[in-house]
Amino acid sequence: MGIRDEARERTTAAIMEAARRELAEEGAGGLSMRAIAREVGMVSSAVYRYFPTREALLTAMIVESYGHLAEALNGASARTPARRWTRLAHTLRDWARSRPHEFQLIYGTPIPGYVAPPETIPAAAAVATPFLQIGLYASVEGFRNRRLTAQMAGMTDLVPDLEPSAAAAILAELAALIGAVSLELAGHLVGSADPADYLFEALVQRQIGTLGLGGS
Amino acid sequence: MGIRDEARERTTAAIMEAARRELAEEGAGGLSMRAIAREVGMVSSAVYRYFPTREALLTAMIVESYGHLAEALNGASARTPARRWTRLAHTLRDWARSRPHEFQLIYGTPIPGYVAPPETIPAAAAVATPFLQIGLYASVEGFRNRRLTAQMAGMTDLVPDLEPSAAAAILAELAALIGAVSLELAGHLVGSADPADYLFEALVQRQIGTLGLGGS
DNA sequence: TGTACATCAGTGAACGCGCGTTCACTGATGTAC
DNA sequence: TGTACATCAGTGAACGCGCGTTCACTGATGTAC
Repeated sequence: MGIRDEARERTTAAIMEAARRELAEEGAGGLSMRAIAREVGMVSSAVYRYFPTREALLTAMIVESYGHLAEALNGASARTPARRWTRLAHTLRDWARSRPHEFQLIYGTPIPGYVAPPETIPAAAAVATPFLQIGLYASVEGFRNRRLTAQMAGMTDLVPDLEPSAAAAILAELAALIGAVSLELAGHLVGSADPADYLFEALVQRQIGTLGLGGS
Repeated sequence: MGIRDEARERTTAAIMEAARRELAEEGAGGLSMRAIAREVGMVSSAVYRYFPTREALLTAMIVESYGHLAEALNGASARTPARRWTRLAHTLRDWARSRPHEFQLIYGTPIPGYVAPPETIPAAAAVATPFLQIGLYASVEGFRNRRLTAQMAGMTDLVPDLEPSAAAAILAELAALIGAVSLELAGHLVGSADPADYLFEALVQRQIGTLGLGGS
């Protein structure tokens, strides 16, 4: 890799770092090519050598955020499925609390006018996969509607041998986690479950029961 | 009420209607006083006779959206607690699907730079209340952490005699519903549970079990 | 019932600002022979 | 190893645009006597 390619990688990284900082201050809708350029210390048109449009930059950031989260989740291991679920749930929450704007970028309000391109799909799947894997050890009641199980058929692409009802139950519980974290980040729990640690722990315990993952 | 007051009410309503349409196209961050004025057919500065700042307009819209949702929920009745929960859950989802931008306004990504004033708190509580009321008929395992139950003490302001563990469980399940609806609206379920009807129904059934609301 | 004054809604111009993207350009790095 | 040409990164000016908010103003509605 020549000098030029190295410089290109460094500058690309610098742009995305600046974009992440901007994101934290203005939100995804307010992400501005000019503000990013200013922060990197280059002229605004130079950014276009790296990302052809604002949309392309957004896509790169979304993929990167999914990647960061998936990486964090993949680092969460534990001996029993119940403990693994607990670890995953807390890793998700902790990651979201430490990078709230990246969480909102991927699980928050869709950005008006932005359509996520196909390349974001596997990135999103990489986040769901570690949760779905625990489905192999789940013993689930309900979630056996015929059409629902038909929809879940494709999940075996991510986790071979995964039971459709387990896949559906995991998906629902992942939605519950994301919902709880969203409410916490938005301050909706302030007059009630604040700090949210205890509610979150109780929720996770309930999930372990629902998923039939046995004791802690 | 004189002619002037009537005109004021009409114009205020027209502004908020235009704002709702703008919201649907540009999102909360892109809500623009000038665009709203254009749509109402008045000059941009005239809007300031009705809302002193953009923030004030946003607050009015948030309070209104909570109000719309609470109204819809209060119209959902059923004979048994289990059926009432089902009705509430589906009313929440249907409302969100028919007014996605109002849902995102209240439960989506916080608007950068906007701080919700105290007047939004009772409006938000009016949405939670019908769900919490079902807690009176719930029989909940778990959710008995001491500090969690202490946090739930204030919930009896909304629903007298509500058990803290039931309040906590309901809150967690409300978060689950909001999470599921958020994922659906954002298209996150497209490669998996799409349409989301079956997953949502199964989720609600699971909740009825978890909350000990008995059969359907 | 009539008049004088106060209040209010809406106008139009202006303030200072930021935005995404394009384009012709310069100078440095890379490549083929 | 040296030279000629191609590729690339970054510049600076410009395009056409939209924004929130303020201000002095006009004309209509409301109020007190």
